[in-house]
Amino acid sequence: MNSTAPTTAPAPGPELLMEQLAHAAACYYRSFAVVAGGQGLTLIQGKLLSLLSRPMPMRALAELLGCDASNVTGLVDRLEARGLLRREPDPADRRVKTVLLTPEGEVAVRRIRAEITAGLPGLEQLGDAERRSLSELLGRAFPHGAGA
Amino acid sequence: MNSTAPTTAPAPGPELLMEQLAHAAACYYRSFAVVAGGQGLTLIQGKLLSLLSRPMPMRALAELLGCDASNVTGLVDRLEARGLLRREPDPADRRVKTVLLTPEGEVAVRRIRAEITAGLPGLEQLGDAERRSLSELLGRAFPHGAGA
DNA sequence: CCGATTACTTGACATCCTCAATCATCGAGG
DNA sequence: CCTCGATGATTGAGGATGTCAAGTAATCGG
Repeated sequence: MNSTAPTTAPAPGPELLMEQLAHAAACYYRSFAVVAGGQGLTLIQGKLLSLLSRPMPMRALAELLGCDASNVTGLVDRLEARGLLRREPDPADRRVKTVLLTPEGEVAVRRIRAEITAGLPGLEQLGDAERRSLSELLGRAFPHGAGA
Repeated sequence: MNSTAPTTAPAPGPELLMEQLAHAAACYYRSFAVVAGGQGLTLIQGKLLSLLSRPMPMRALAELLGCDASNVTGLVDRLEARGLLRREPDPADRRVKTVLLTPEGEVAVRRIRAEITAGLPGLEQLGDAERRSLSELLGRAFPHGAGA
């Protein structure tokens, strides 16, 4: 708040930042789990569905989820049994099965997105400049394709 | 980068922010899982251990982890079998069992913290002013005691 | 055509997680 | 003191998640 002194704040170390980041991540995933649970889905099922904004092969899902490919088989099995997504053979490579959302699945994803945004009111309280700043800092600290 | 126009950036909507936040959270938890896995621990086991900076009853752990109390029984069972923590009866209330880290457990927690910080290099690349800014924005968007 | 690699599946097995039920203990009211 | 309701922890059943090893099918490079 003091704009005259050169040291406006004690300068947070990486440890404190990590703790805040952990808190933010926990809030996000907790909200996600609650919202997904409201539709009879687990957190990981909701996450898988929300990755399918465009169709992709099982292998890509496994990498994005950071888990074994055999695990994705079971996840997709259960979601396919509920009619939220389906497998489609890839004509270019018959080993590959492309996974895509059904209309029901799209509805579920839209509902999840909407409810999560509503469940994290802190993000909406930020002003335009603050959102720009946060977006830019997050993009810098977690560049796409890094650590993932 | 253009400081003359009033609209310096397109102003990121809450949806984009959410996506970036999801990415940041995923990076954090992926790093956490990798680091914990390096010590033969699962993500949730590492999380439980890192909550024990001071001893607390099983019930408190269940609430912090956001899971059923019966689940904590199993988690603590396995970690106790490895000698990373132990149960201690509470003399004031004999229903309560206080959980605390063993020296080995403290070593494990310190190692996890150190490796996670090292595994998220993006945070260290930020300058002092940027860290202050990020810390303040995160603190505003995810106030303590909210959503958790 | 052959061998190596890749995509997906299967089966075995450990862990995570919730629910319902149980036991022991605490606290308040008779 | 003694019962009654509430609370902390555990147990057992059952489903979901996750890894690993093995197997099948298809692609790719020689």
